[in-house]
Amino acid sequence: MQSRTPAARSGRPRSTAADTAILAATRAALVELGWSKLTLQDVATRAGVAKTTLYRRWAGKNELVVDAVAELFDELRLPDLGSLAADIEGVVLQFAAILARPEAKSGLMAVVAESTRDDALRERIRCSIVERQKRLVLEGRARAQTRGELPAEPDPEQAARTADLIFDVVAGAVVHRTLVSAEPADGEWVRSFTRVLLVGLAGAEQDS
Amino acid sequence: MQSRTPAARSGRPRSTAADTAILAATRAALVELGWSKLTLQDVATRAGVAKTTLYRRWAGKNELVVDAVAELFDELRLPDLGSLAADIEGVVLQFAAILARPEAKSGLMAVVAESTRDDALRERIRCSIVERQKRLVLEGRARAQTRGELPAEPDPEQAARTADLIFDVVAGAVVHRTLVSAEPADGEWVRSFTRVLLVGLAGAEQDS
Amino acid sequence: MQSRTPAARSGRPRSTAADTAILAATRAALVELGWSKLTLQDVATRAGVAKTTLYRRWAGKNELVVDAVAELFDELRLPDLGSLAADIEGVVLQFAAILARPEAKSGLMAVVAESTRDDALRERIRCSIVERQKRLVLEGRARAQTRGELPAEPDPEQAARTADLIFDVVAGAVVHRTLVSAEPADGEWVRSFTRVLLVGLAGAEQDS
Amino acid sequence: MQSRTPAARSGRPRSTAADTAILAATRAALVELGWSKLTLQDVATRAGVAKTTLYRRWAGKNELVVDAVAELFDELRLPDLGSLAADIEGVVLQFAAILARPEAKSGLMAVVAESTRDDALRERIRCSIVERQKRLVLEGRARAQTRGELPAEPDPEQAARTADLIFDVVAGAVVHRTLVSAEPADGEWVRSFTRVLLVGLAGAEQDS
DNA sequence: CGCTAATCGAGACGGTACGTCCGGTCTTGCA
DNA sequence: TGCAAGACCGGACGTACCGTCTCGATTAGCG
Repeated sequence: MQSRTPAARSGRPRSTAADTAILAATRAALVELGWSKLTLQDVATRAGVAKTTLYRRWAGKNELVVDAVAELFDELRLPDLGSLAADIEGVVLQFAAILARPEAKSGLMAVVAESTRDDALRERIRCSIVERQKRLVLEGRARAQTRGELPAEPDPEQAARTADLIFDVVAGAVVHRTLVSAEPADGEWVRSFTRVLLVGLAGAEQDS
Repeated sequence: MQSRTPAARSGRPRSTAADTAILAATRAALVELGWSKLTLQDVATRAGVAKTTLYRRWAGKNELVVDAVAELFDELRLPDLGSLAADIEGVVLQFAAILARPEAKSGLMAVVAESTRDDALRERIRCSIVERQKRLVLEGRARAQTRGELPAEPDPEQAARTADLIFDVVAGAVVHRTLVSAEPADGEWVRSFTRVLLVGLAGAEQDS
Repeated sequence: MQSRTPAARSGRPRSTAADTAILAATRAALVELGWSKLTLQDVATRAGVAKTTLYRRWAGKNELVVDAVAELFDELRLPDLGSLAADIEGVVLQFAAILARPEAKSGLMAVVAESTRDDALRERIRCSIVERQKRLVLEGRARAQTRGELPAEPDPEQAARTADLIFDVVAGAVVHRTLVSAEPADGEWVRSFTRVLLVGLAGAEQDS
Repeated sequence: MQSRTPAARSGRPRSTAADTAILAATRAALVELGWSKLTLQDVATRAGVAKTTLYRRWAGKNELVVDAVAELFDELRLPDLGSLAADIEGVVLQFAAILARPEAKSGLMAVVAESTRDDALRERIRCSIVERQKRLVLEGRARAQTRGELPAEPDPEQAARTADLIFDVVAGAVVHRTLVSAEPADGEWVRSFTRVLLVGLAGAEQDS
């Protein structure tokens, strides 16, 4: 993360166990207390670590929570369920399941809110969280093209725009359903949403 | 807002001008400082008001910001541009324009984040902000049905589910585009999005 | 202390009881913990006061301790025991008794040490502590001149120099005996010291 | 200092140059920063030494500063100026000159203050600093007796008491003049003080 | 038209978290 | 084994903000 030089220079090296413990403690604190009542001192105590160790590795609450929440999205996988619709439904359900967890709910929107005034933080969110998700969109399209469900996209720029649009629609809809409407993004909702999305994309494709 | 008793009991009544000044000051502070650095003392000073006056009317930072941001959405209107597609594009553009303003960006996501752990706050957001937007979806559908662009919906429960889905998709996509992807929801994007949405809804309708 | 204007302007006035409680708590903490382990948070807790209240009234540990210790010297009185020698012995014994108390021992030298690098602090010490003591020297000499034990001093500048010398010798000797040599400045020692001082002053007077 | 075994046991022996460098660095830091802002890390850096090396040789800040300041008093010598009065004036002037140096001012009172709650520290101060000074009093008296300026003291216990008194008066007066009154102990002041002291001692002697 | 009661500006108050700094201890690898 | 480097735990620092409180000074409307 912070030092790409594998040749650790001198002095006592940083404890790698501490990183793991700190991020886990951060998620536990998010579950119990939520973002606004989360204290760095409390995280440090839960992790069995001094507050200074925290500040040595992260610039502040925001950066720490981004990394802690980002790990939640590591388990996202593109399932191979035989058809594009089923694959999408599967991945959207996984995404919804993660968002339903309180550590994600509490932390994610808060750091997004902070990122509106902090470009470095937004970049960190993009790298740690967003890109990890967007990759699934690209993989899913490639697999669908292999299967012959989608035609090859001749214009790469147009392809990127479409991928961005899909991503904003999918992520945005699930987030809004979960956090703002506070309704569960369950199987039924995901099926309805996926059908609208796929039909819309197919139709919009041939129109243009 | 808080006292429905029009029969003001006795003593000096509350200054109505103060409310206006406070909400305006809150928005100004949001623009300059953002959510996390906004101080109630600072808002009070900008509004030329004592801090106590603030606490006499709002329970805290969250409630104050909800009301301040809610006023931004008062100007949302469903335009009559002749077709369903044009109407939707128009209203989505308006919504995107509001979200692009820094006072909305800074404040909205923050209170949504807080609302994940505060049911009263979520209810306040729903009443003050969300319902105000969802009404446009219903109005738009009614007008389209009048025009004959959409068939009358026989099942009212199914109609409500569809309206909720539309609302989550529209609001979620615009918010995600604006705040997470940090790209402008401009005319081109809105046209692409609207086409996908309308085609998808139409197609999904027939299938079911 | 800080505002001589009796016309308290506006806002809630400062609690006068707090000052008393804080200074007493400071002395108690000095007794138990000594200067270097004394914590402002601990003082605040003992006084039943918030830490912020402390910082609102004193700039830091040094200033607080100066005021707390200064009150100890309020009880110094010039006794009227009939002769210059007896009066001096009496006041030196009082001074030694105060210095023997742990709250004075711990605090006094520490703030003097700090004052070597902080002119404002030195001035505060001079006003609050030193001048209060030096006044006794002047009173004692005036009384002795009234009694006819000492001749009237014709040169006022020379008189001031002598008073300063007396003060440095008396205070310095008692402090050094108590804190550095760590021996009690008891009656015997005080008698020996006083005799040397008075004989020396009388003799030096004639010589010049 | 702490390891008296001259037969260095095994492994790398301790660098003797380091001690010198550390004590010099401590004095330099005292001059620049004063006691309270002096940092062991800063001393180590100035001395080109690791912090661990420091802690291997001294128990803490207090002990280090005592040793650093003690070296300043090594240069005190009893001059032979022909008469008791001149000798005393000379040694008092030397003492005053050392106390006027900022590294002494800053450090000395601070460790004395600490010593009020730390017996081991007081003992260290007595051995390293006080005894070194008190020896001069004894030497001076012996020389004066050789010269015939002072009678031989028959009672050794009384002699010790008198020496202690002299020492407390001299050291105390100079310290108080320099640190508390913050006035220079210059030639004129020293002459006045010495005259009072000698006359007093002579007079008190014959009285008893 | 003066009483009465709630409001207002001001600012001190008890708390709590912040981010920084330092004291001492420990764990590395090199000499 | 000593040593430089530096990470580690613990704890105090001084600051800032929150939400409450206590002042004296205004204001309405009711009597």
